Amino acid sequence: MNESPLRANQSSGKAPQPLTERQRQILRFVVREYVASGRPIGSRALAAGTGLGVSPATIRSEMAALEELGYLQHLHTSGGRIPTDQGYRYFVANLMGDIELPSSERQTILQQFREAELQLDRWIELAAATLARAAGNVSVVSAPVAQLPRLRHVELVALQPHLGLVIIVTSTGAVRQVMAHWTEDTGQEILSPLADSLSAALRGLTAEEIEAHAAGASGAALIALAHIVTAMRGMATTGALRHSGLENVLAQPEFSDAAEAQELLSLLGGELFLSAMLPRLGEGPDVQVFIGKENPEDKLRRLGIVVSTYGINGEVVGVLGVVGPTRMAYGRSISSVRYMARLMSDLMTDLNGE
Amino acid sequence: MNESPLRANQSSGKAPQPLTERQRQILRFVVREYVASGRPIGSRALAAGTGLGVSPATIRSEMAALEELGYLQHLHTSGGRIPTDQGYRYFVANLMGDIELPSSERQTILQQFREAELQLDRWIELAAATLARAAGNVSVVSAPVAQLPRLRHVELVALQPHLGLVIIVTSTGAVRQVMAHWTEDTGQEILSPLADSLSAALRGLTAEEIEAHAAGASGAALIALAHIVTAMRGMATTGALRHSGLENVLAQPEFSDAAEAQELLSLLGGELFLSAMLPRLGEGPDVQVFIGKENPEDKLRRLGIVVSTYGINGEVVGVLGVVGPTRMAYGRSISSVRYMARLMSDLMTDLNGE
DNA sequence: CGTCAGCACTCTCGCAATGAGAGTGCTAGA
DNA sequence: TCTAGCACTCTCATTGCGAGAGTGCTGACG
Repeated sequence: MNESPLRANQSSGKAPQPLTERQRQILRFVVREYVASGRPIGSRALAAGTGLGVSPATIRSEMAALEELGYLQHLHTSGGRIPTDQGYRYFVANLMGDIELPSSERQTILQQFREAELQLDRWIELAAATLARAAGNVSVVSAPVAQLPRLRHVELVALQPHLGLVIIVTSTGAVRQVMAHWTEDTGQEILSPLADSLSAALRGLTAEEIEAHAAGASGAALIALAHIVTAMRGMATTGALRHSGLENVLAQPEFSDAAEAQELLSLLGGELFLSAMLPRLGEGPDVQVFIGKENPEDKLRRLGIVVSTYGINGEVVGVLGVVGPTRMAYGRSISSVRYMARLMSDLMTDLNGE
Repeated sequence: MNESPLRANQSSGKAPQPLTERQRQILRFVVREYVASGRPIGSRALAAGTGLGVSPATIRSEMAALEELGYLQHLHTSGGRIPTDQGYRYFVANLMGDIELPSSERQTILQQFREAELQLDRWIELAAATLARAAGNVSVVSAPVAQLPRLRHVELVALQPHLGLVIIVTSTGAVRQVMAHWTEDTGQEILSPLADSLSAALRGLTAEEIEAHAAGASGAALIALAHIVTAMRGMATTGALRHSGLENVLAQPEFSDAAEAQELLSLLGGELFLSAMLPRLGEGPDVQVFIGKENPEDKLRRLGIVVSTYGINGEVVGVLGVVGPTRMAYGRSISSVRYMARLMSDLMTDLNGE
């Protein structure tokens, strides 16, 4: 009904003639039914299912028209029709309606986050698991990446005479610990005051600014500073991806072939996703959807991807989304991703004090 | 050649007559070849491959004998033979020889660990990835679980007026951070001395002993203590499992069926592994191998599992292993698991000061 | 002009039959 | 004890066939 802003790019250049209401109903039914069953839809099922009160023959001529316009396709001469990527796109943009995650589901999710211990790492994991369940697909959630993380606190802990732990806390509330080898025997009685003075001196500084400080330092302080700088640099670039819900998607016939499944797996492990998703960040205001061939990467051509971003006070710090076969429940996925993106943004913003 | 201590349990009660050298050669070849190719081995391939200088007919009678003894089996009348679970067991115990991971491989692994930042969590991840690659199977690595973790250090960091971070470091060098809501406005100038006094008072204590301290506390100290206790309890029970290398195994014909793959996936996500592996901890001195029906759980009946433990100064703190189809390269897996278990033990022991 | 019933056509899918190929068990001879 | 030969069995890939499903087209009807 309403033109939602979910469109990625207009694939066909010519402005097509608008579909009739009956064609829209047919297209909607085909998409819904095909997503649910995975089998092509024939004219008889349509006549029975849509309740249009017309015969299969009429439906057939309408379907032929929809095929001509590029919304449906024909795998075999006989065997019903399935949506094209363009058909899915039209469905998402015009036919799906604005779905909200049911409030019972929202309650369950909120409850889970409340019960989780308040640990940032756990949140990412929990978000991935929850999103996968809600959307019924594979979910991908990136850990928050601050473009310019600032140091909030440093702590130094002695483990052994020559071995210590450098713990840093940044402005986003992220904690990172690194082990450090001291060249000299360095106990807690030395480390504690050192940590205090470092915390006081470096509070609010970025990795670059801290590096400048390192020039005048020596001994354990120098070693600690070096670790702090590399750790903070790592936090700015390592957008570690967590994924979850593979089992949802392995059950789909699209991945019954082991080779397909394996490709998806290697895709999830690699950097391709990040590089495919990151450039689009911040463009659209809301959830973005990429269907099949709309994806820039060849390897993603058979997948549907629904992504959004989350941030702190409007600044983007991470991405989350779901991945599935092109034939996926876009409505469910979009509403799940949208809700989870908002929830993560709220949580991160709450956490971020300054 | 040598009776190695890898045996789990003697499945058949009767002491069988010892195999002749020729039978052993045949069995060894069948296992090796079947593991490599996945297809049953016929008498012709054996005559050509073993270099015994006897005709296929002779091989056939030997194979019939091996089948009678329970080491080989016959899926179809025609179509070669494959090892039984007992056949694999004999191979692992007597035919495999003592394989060491090639030193080039060991070097590569060591190099990777050196390059990794010194973070415990990364180690687990790295160990899983490395083990999967070296063994060519799915690897499973548990995070170290200290039966009785003792507190080494507490740190408190202010995030917002009413929100802070409780960071604890335990005797194993593990770091855990939890967010805490203060009932009153509590800044860093209050938290720092509190952390110092808590660290001094609680150093070396277990969760139970710390709980006793909580009785007399109030305000932020009480809240912090509660979080410390639950976090330490969590560390004693949460043996979070990391797995890696699914792609190695999905390529195997055993898992080309999506249902099989899905079952493995749910197995890896669940607690079944842990409960199946944990009771055996510390029994054997070295690597343990469970082949097919030797596994207690029905769901594991089609899998081969190679596990070992790692520890600190001999005390077991974690398990690691690989999982694959029954038809897996046991030699490679065993040597990989053994090496990784030693490496992890060394790393953890180095880390553990006291 | 839109709708619809009928009909021939096409394609998939499942099933049975067939034949080649591979491997075995058995027997008799060296 | 080993070996060669032979009949037998089973799998696997291919082929042919019929049922079923779905389409496109045509001509009739309001």
